[in-house]
Amino acid sequence: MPVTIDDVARTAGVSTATVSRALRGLPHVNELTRAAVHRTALDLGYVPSKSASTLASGRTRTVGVVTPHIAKWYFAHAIEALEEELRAVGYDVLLLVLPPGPTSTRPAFDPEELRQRVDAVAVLTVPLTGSELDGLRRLRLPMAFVGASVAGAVSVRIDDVAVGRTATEHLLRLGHTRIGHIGGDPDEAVNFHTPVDRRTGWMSALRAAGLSPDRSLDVPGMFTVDGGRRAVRALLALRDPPTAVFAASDEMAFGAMSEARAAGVRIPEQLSVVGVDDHELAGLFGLTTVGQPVEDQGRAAARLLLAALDGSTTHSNEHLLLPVALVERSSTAAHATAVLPDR
Amino acid sequence: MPVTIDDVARTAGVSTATVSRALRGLPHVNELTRAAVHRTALDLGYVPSKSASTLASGRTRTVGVVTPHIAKWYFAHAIEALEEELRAVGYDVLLLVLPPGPTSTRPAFDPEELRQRVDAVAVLTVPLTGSELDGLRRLRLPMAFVGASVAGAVSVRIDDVAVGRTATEHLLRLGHTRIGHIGGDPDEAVNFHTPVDRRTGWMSALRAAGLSPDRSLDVPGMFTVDGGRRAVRALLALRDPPTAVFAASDEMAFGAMSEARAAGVRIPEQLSVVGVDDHELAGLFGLTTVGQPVEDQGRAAARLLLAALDGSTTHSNEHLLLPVALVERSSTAAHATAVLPDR
DNA sequence: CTGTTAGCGCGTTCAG
DNA sequence: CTGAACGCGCTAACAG
Repeated sequence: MPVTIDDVARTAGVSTATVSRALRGLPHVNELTRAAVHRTALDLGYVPSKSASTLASGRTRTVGVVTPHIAKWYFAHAIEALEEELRAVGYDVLLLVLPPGPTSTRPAFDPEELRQRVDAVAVLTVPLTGSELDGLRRLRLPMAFVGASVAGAVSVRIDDVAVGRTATEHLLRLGHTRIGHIGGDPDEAVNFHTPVDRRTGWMSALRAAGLSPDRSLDVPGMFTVDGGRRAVRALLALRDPPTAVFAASDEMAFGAMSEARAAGVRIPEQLSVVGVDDHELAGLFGLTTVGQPVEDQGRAAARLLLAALDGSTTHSNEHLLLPVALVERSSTAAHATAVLPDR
Repeated sequence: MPVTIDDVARTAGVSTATVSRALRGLPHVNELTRAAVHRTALDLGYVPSKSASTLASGRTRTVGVVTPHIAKWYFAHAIEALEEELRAVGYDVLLLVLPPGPTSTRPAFDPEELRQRVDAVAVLTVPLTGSELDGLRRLRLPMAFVGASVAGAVSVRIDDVAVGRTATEHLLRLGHTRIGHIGGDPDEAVNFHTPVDRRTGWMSALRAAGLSPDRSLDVPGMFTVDGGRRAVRALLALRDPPTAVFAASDEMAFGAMSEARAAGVRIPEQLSVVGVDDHELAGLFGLTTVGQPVEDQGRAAARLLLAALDGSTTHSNEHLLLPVALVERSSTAAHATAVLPDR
């Protein structure tokens, strides 16, 4: 039923090899016959069969994207950017959603599933086990990590330690000394550096300011709105509650702000809150946050993979670090009784 | 390099046909040889080549998902549910993002691209031109529309007229009589019924209450946060501004609430706001909204397609209408000077 | 219950 | 610059 390359060849009066070459823009084809082939292909409504060409060439023109979520802010935006960039050059995206959570509670991901199905893979911030990572490496395909970096593969991410430091220093500058931290799931897999790094940034900023981080001020928020609510509740219930909080994501920060207000705590007067992401709704919440360029990360990853696929890649070892920037809004203010530095 | 079906056949001492049958769970295979084949396949790490089996069988085990966005709330959640349901039974999802906006401003979508690449297609609420729709039909593939319904294909959606009516009646019950509407893009394509229907619901509720809709109270919000802000600004600038607003999406409602507050208008005392969706952040905003089950829509669409693919479908003409429900929160209140009905 | 044999539609040598 | 021919890895009859 569908139009095949033979149909085109026959009606154009050339061989299938010529049609193939002409349509794919390969050299060694007379421009006139190329034009003719193009015309008849168009007339006939010819669409090459992807499976046939994959089978024959070994190339799939598909990039696998391994992600723990589709609908969450970071992932949705990263995927959108990846998809756009890849489709622009004719690549399909094959989504592989790995249920999140401690790797022990989800079915193991078998990278072999990807063999013969993709030419390259992008791995979005996802907690992988060592053997999953090894399996991925064994595929010997171009790989790009987004939001994390792993030895032996290119990556594009932000400096998460700097993120934590930037947020915390902002709070310190405002005179806060009891600064809480709302982070990820402490039971999370080992390879999930993001929350760990942001927490490290928080601690190092405190230490640099001569403060010793109080363990009770460090609470998990699971990177969800609800986790943020619960976290701030725990923080406010402390004997000596914090006057400021650094939440490792905007969504947790939203939950924290909302719950704090519901508890009668005014923001920023009684509690300053800083998030991470610069989520599209951060402005509405008046949330001060450390913004990160998600789309840029997705696009950059796509380009790194495409470069590797083109073979035009010199060193397959790039680790792009994209800039982050504090976006000051109204959720942070000087600590009421603090002596402010002169800026 | 990769392990082929021949390798498995050879080392298991059977023919490729038997391997194929055994691995795919087809009948007419001795359970002992089936077990043996499974074992050696596992030992060898055999993964069937998807393109080869597609080429040979004509089935791709992939369903195309046509969507205008990936990252927006409705689409992200619908896609996530579709993906999960489909992957659970071994189907891949091929994303096709059609740039939104008036169909005149985007490159035409050629459904022929899908030929030979998918076994079925799900179309998420997207403004398609008539010829795009025809092209899709010409594929003669099972099709399911999500969030809209089209003759000749199954669909799963909500009753958008009822959505508009529900929201508006809630406001009317609270005694409001000047009720604004923040809708979609008036230049949107013809086939995009969602905003039209919600608006119709708004108008019909007003009419049923004996009110005649004021054209100046009907403003576009483009289904974006920013559109919602602009819309409410226009509404508040009116000589006789509304005391309540029905926004056709939560994101527009968020923008509207935020902008109204920034303009010194208290919510709900001076302005009641109702949205649509029950977005995960609606609770934080205290937004009263007409909730819709997005994931259920995605899952249902997946199941309808799978049923059609199984051939176990009786009538390919189902139009599922999923229920919506008003979620009352704190963004709506009785109109200050109104006489309330006794409920 | 199992094996044999054709293709599926294309890319890719290798000749010419 | 172009064509002939093979084979990618698998499924689907058809035999047996």
